[in-house]
Amino acid sequence: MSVYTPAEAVEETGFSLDTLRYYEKIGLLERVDRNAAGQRRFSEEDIGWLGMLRCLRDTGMPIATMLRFAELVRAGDHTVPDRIRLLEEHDRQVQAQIANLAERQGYIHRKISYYRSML
Amino acid sequence: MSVYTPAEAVEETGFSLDTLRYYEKIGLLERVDRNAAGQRRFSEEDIGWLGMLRCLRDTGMPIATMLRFAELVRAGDHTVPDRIRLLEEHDRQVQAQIANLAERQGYIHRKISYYRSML
DNA sequence: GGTTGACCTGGAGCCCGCTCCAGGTGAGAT
DNA sequence: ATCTCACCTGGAGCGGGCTCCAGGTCAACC
Repeated sequence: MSVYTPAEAVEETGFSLDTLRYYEKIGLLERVDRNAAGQRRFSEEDIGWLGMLRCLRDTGMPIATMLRFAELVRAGDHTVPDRIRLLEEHDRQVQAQIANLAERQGYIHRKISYYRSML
Repeated sequence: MSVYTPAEAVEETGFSLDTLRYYEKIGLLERVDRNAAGQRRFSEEDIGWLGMLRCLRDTGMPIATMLRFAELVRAGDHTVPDRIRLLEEHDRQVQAQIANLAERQGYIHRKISYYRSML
């Protein structure tokens, strides 16, 4: 399989069709190919790129930053160092999120224990 | 110190003054005391409760859920089991968030490695 | 006794990230 | 032939969570 209908792309990526169109509109996704009737046909590459977007999105990267990343990717191989920097910075933020969640979770656990002690 | 001016409450809780007013307006925070001039004076208890809200908020609990929790707290001690259930459910969600972030982070790491291999 | 400056209220506005809608096209099933 | 259905486009609308604004009141320092 090397080409995906809109419905298949939805299935594959977990994004809604509206979101896929939106991402294309704002330039997160490069102009997707169309068939004769003007309907989108997503390539394997599109699907792969959407997987990357999904990962960045789900780790809390704002769309504006994803857009910068998309532009770096489009600009060619000489931007690889910049992409590494961007991802490393994001990685630090993800790390911070995890640490923060774990700390807050401690608070929640203590609260639960306290409530249990009231019973 | 047993009473806080708005500025001190902002300092202490990390919420903006507008947010504190908003939380009071929607009932997340019970009607805060006022001085003769009508200015808020936050009690130690208010500050403690705001700490709890901060924790729930920062772990991604929607305001609607925090509101349910606030109502349970106000309803009295007989709701302690419900509060425990609510916090345990939230705890599971926090756990899931952490697991999810950790997994996505693996993807990001692999991507960074791949980019490094291109240099 | 005038000027800051911190605060008040009600209500409008904003940003993000979608999501929905109207009106239309073309392909395939009955 | 007609119906259904997946899709198209441009643009409006939405929900969450604040954030800002106008117009006003005190209090406190110079």
